[in-house]
Amino acid sequence: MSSSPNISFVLHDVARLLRKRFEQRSLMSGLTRAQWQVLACLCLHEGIHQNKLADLIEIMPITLARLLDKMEARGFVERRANPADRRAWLLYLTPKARPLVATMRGNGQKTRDEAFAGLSSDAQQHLLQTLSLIKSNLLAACTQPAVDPEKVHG
Amino acid sequence: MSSSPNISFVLHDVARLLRKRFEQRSLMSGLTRAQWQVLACLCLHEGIHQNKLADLIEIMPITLARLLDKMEARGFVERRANPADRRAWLLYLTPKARPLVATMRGNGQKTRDEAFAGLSSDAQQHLLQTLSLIKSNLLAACTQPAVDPEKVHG
DNA sequence: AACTTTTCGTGAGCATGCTTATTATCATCA
DNA sequence: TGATGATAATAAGCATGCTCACGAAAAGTT
Repeated sequence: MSSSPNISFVLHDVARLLRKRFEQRSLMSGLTRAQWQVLACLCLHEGIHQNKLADLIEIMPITLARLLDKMEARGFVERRANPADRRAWLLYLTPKARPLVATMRGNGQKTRDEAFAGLSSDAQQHLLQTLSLIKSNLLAACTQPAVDPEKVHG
Repeated sequence: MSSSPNISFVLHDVARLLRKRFEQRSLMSGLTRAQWQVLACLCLHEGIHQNKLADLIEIMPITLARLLDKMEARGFVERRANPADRRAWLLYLTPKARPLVATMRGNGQKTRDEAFAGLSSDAQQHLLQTLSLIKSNLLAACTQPAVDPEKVHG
């Protein structure tokens, strides 16, 4: 919030603006930011299962399923049947998607260049380390109960 | 993405985890993170108009309108008619909401304490400054066209 | 006074994330 | 073999953000 800057809110704002700017750049590609993340990861792990991919990009499998529905409809990915396990799909990029990878990587780089203008390479490295620490803290915290004992009354 | 850490993605993850952890803590309050942000800001600016409040917390007026719909239904805020301008509402906290302010501030503090464990006060201050710079960069960038002329092809 | 523009709030609809619950299939163990 | 439990994917539904579009009211202009 502008009136009382607070790391959490600023962090949230920055994440929102990064997403917004990236999507401004990527309008023409037909891919959203989340879809691009899927594509980028899939590109390195073709033939992967949905649950494994969801785990890699740290979203819920159902969230990935919805993304893949759209990406499949638009012809960017393929769900191939797996004869060895009829529950699971094997995920592949389509030929149409491959040339997009470089374009989207460029969009990401341009967005980061804009965002991190005025930050030295060292400062960026430092920021990455700081954020990674915070992320670890939060991943650990989220697995623990968050309830004030005094407030439990059920 | 885990496989290639990148400030943007980590930032996005941290924002997501902060929200998640805060909401774990605030389940019992009946308020979500976004609603709490509205309440916190409204608390300092009672009698404000929706558009002004949306501007302060930097979301779109329509996004705020949806939040206020829920908060009004749950009895946390009041939209009072404005005799001087029949288009605009005047926003007020209800008595029910006031005691929540301290509780939620505490939840925010606890979440930040968990998130920023191991970061000195100086490091936190530094992080806030860095994030604020990035936010300014992005706010400026978002107002400018993001299209590569070479890539426009109808 | 009448017309135009701006402003305030909101409707519709999309994207992304979540939790919870369900179905189909596979794996395991009695 | 047959029940039991784990796993893969999805369905349903909520929360929060957006864009685009619209109607009502105010403000400015002629």
